[in-house]
Amino acid sequence: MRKRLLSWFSDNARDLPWRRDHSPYRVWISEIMCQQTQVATVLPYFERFLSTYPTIRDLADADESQLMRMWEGLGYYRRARSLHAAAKKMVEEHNGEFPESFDDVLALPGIGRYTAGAIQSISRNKAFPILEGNTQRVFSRWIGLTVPPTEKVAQARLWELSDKMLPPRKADDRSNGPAGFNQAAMELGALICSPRSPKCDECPVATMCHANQMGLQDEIPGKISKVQYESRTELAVVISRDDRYLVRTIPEGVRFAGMIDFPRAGPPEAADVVGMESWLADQLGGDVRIGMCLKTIKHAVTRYRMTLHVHIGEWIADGDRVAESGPIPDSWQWATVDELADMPMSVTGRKIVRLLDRPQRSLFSEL
DNA sequence: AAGACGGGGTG
DNA sequence: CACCCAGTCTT
Repeated sequence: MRKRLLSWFSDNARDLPWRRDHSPYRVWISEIMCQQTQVATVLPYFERFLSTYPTIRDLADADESQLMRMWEGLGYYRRARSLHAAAKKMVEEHNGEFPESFDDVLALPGIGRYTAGAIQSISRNKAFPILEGNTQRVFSRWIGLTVPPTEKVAQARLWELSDKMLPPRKADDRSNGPAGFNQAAMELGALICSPRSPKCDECPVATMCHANQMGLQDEIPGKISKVQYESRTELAVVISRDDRYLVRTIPEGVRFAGMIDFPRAGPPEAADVVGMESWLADQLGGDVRIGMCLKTIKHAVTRYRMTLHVHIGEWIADGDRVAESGPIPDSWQWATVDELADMPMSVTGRKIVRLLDRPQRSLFSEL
């Protein structure tokens, strides 16, 4: 099984940037970006990231806002913040070097058992097992494991198998060692042993595959409980003053932490325009009047199906129009479209910016 | 053990 | 729309 797989991999491996140069730093970045994200999506982000932050120290010194801006669109934004924290930790505790031991790697924020094993094996050809979406599916089919791979017993079996299958480290032979094997197993899952309609006729190990022999390719891996989608309606407000727009920095500890957003809320804080007016007044002080709806944006993300109504708004502080009003709370600021372009925002936030960018200024004429 | 994570690709 | 993606962290 191992030999055929490795042979197949040497002929069919994709030419990925972290395979050409597999330093721990590069492999680390690639692994974090690839978490819950397809490889093709990662590629442009990876190149840009590496040229902006070529070393651990560059990343540790990175401006958090710029870092988040670079991550924009990849989702699961905590990954970017964990990267930053981990780089700082390496500067503090490991002299700016990537730590050597598995336990020290595992102790870095954002790195779990899979990622630690992937870095140690792929970068350093050390014998540590991995288990992620691809290998979970490949190994489950290979041994005919019908219980859903998320269950505890299945996890134990699969990790054990992943470890048992691992070839011993052979010095200077990455392609036949743990580095080659782990990547080959994942590559097989990505290119051949796909979730739906696996290409068993092209599979190098089909003759040894339990699922293939029993015709269970479509039943394995076992189904995991399906996600409950949630419809959600939110309201965002565009408040302008001259050529600037009112935005805020999202505080620590909540979703979109460290990113910039227009005033936005949904139930329970603000279920409708009236609720939104009072929520905003609370946040800003003074009165906020919400006007016409500029556009309704539909956005599906993770388990949410969001409808976002983007309204024009006007903020009146101390009875004066906002144009003449004084200070705003700390986390808020007025920003031009050009400034917004460099700030990290959610995908929906960016869509709002694009509304402002177009020749629709006339829509604001009532202000 | 279960849910959150607020992005995107694929059939 | 449903499901999946080189998972991790929190509760």
